[in-house]
Amino acid sequence: MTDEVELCEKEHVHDGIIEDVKKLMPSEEIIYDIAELFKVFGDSTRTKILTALFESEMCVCDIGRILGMTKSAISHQLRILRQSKLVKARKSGKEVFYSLSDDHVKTIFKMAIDHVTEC
Amino acid sequence: MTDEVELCEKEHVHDGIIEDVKKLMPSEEIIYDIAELFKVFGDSTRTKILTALFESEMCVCDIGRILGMTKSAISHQLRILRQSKLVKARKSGKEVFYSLSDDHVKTIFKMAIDHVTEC
DNA sequence: ATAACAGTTGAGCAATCGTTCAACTGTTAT
DNA sequence: ATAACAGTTGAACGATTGCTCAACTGTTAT
Repeated sequence: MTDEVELCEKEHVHDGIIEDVKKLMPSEEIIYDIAELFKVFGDSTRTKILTALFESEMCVCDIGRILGMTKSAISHQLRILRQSKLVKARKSGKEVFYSLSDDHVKTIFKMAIDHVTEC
Repeated sequence: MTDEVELCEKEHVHDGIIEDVKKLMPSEEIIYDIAELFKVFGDSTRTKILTALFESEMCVCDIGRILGMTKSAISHQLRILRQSKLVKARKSGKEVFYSLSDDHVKTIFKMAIDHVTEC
């Protein structure tokens, strides 16, 4: 009697493949980081903010007006984007201007746009 | 008295930029689709399944053994990946073999790996 | 026929998530 | 000093999410 209650029963044909695939897969840590990055992208408010910042740096107010949302809601999402190092902030008087940290993100989004428009 | 309770107050300096950015941003629909795609990528179980399928087609059982998870949990996630057209299924006897629908996904993931490993 | 196994499915639960609300800080203008 | 505004923050909420569990379908082997 094994302890794998619902897992696959004993060895069968594909045992070799399983070991091979395990070796070829990225490390647990990298996979976690990738998922974490995509999780940040996986909300339409945040994707809107990012695609807006593709064009120009902007203050919280401006972003709020473009998306038709409150400053509070935008600020909460900007905090997540800042923590993920995707955007950076620049203070100027009362206003805080946000912009993309690097252009890497643009490339990933271009690929995603290609994907969703092709299908 | 306006109806924008918490939004930005009246017109200020950046009015031109706001209109410009609005025009340049992708359509509401495309942004929604992108976020939806990233939402699917944004879970480490699903990213594990996808990176596993990068190497070889596999049955539900095999994937379960690689990830150390139940067939039920894997099957639920495979349903989401199937609905998003990211994987396809091939039935052979009792087993169902899953594989990537297209190699587009691989490219997006390569970019993401670059991003998370560079920072 | 019946047992064994691969896989799917729906309900249920705990955890996480996004927004709202209200209170707050800090800067500018009067 | 004080009012006005930009922005941040934490608690609270409703909604969504991922997994478990148990019951189910379909295929293969005895």
